[in-house]
Amino acid sequence: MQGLNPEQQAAVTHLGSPLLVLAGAGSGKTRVITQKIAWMIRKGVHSADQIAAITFTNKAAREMRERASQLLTKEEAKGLTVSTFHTLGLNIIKREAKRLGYKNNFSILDAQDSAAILKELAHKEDVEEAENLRWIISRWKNDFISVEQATLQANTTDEKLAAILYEKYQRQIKAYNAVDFDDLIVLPVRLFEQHPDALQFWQNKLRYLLIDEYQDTNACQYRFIRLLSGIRGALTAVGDDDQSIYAWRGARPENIAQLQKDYPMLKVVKLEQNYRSTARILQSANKLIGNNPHLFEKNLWSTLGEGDPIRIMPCRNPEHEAEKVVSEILKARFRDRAAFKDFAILYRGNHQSRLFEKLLRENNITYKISGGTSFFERAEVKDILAYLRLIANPDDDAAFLRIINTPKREIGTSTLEKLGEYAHERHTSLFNAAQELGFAQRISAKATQRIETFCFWLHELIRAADSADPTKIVQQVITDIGYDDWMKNTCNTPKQAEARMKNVWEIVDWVRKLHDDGAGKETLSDIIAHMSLVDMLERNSEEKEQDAVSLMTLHGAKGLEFPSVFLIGMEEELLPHANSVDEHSIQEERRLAYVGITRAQKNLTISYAKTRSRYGEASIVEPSRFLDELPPEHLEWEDKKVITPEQRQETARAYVSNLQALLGD
DNA sequence: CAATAAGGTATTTTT
DNA sequence: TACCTTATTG
Repeated sequence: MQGLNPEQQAAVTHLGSPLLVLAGAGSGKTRVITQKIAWMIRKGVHSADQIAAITFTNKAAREMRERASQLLTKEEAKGLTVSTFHTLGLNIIKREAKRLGYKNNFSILDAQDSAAILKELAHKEDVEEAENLRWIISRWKNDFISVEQATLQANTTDEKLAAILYEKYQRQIKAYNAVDFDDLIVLPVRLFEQHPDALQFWQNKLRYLLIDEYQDTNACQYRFIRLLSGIRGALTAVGDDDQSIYAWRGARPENIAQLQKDYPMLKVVKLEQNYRSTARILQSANKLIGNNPHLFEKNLWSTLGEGDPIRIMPCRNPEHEAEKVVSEILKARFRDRAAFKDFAILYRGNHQSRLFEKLLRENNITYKISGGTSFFERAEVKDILAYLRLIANPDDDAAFLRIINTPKREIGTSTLEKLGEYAHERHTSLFNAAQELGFAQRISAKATQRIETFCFWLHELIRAADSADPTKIVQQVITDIGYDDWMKNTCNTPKQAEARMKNVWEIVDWVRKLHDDGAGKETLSDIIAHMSLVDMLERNSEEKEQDAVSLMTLHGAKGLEFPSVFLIGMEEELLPHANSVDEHSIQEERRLAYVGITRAQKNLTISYAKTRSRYGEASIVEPSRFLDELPPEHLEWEDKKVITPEQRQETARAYVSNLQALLGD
């Protein structure tokens, strides 16, 4: 409890009714959550195994677990649940898989898998565009709308089509004995609603819930929380409506208001003291977000001093913008001996990073770029995981299709089409169908031979997986399929092949690590399930320590902070984005800008280009309307700044002496 | 089956 | 403009 301000203390010690903590940016929300966990355990209110802290990201979960365990002895922290919604959901489903109609070796389909399945199904229905249908279906699932309800309420042609596909999709993946990411929340809710004893079991086990980033919960997650916390409402929800930037993905910031309706006893605590930024940055952020309607008024303040004004950097074009930002970083490096890791370049869309990457490379500035394809989206990782998934769950047709001809086994599309037909007729999985005599009769002797070899091999592995160490199984898969050679043959450069194989061996390491961890991760199936939900951030911790400039989208920057932030591309059509200018969306765009501004601790530079080529055509663009919403007295326009000869000389002096010092090091 | 050409399409994406 | 996906062809 040391070092907590009065509001934080109130949040930590409040019990007896549900608590909503409105935690402004940089107000110490993680601190409140971890301290509250520790406090409850120390006071004997609940033991660690009765408390669950729920986050959205693995990263947040990791950080929270670390910080909570620092406050407690190992013994006290034993059994504490700190996990993402999805991991908690998985654990609940695992325990009750049978009742939900799944075998306990069920697979988890990632976003790409479900997209591929849906696309295939859409194709059969003679539908070309499956992408928006996927959105509709996912939104339904996030809203806990069943197939039946969706079918009834579908109005537009798109919705009616989506409802048909929704039904087919669910039937399909059920046949695969697979669930998708959305199901990891949907199924526990369904379980709780249909089986009171299951609900009671979990309510009894998890007596107190702490929810992080509460504004990002969707309707289904809200239902989940409400069921689990029960009428007791033993929960603390921590969130910030001003940082709700995922509405487009189904998040319901209005869940904050809903909490008050559902729990009249709700206690609300506001955290307004910011421990991150200087006053001018905060006042600017406050002014900007003040243009959004608010349920609860909030005014961030800090004692970190007034600080420097926010620099506004108008640029001729994007190239000019990148040059200026990079030269500013270099200048600060030499003049103030700043570390590269103190800088972040934030943008609205991923494509904006390209120019900056190029320039940073040219200037030998180390940088790290987050976003883009994650470890799990890499083809080589997906391949190996598909093999493992198939071994654990031979009904997983998605996995079967992915790897049946990777590496090439000379099993072509026509063979697979016939296999698909046959499996459909016999109502069985592809792998099962492949082994049936009836199928063998339909294809050539050569094809039969190839299929047989594959099935025989896989059977051996399935058998081995029963008893052998999972790590061994993975290694065997990789060597048996000759993945190394396949990589060498299919990659453009040997270097690329090497990099990919490195990823492959990381999977092995990781399986070993999860297996050694124990705790319900004994079987291959358990391990794979966890693997598809956990990220790989910790895999190269040395990379994390690197002194590198951070490049990321505004979405990716939430929760982070940097001494110096460059918010680039502050233009109409970009931020706010051209597709998000209606009454409602513009508010989320404003929150996005707010998130960007509040990442900065000391220095904030906002840049925009006056011309930008859009889709190949050069066009003049307008500065963002959000610039007009910032307090002019805290802004310093680069193009209007007058530098005196004395200042210039001073800068040069500092520059030279630091350069000498750097070279001397 | 692989290489090539043409075409279509460009926000954000915690799991 | 630059990318990725799809269709075609040998």
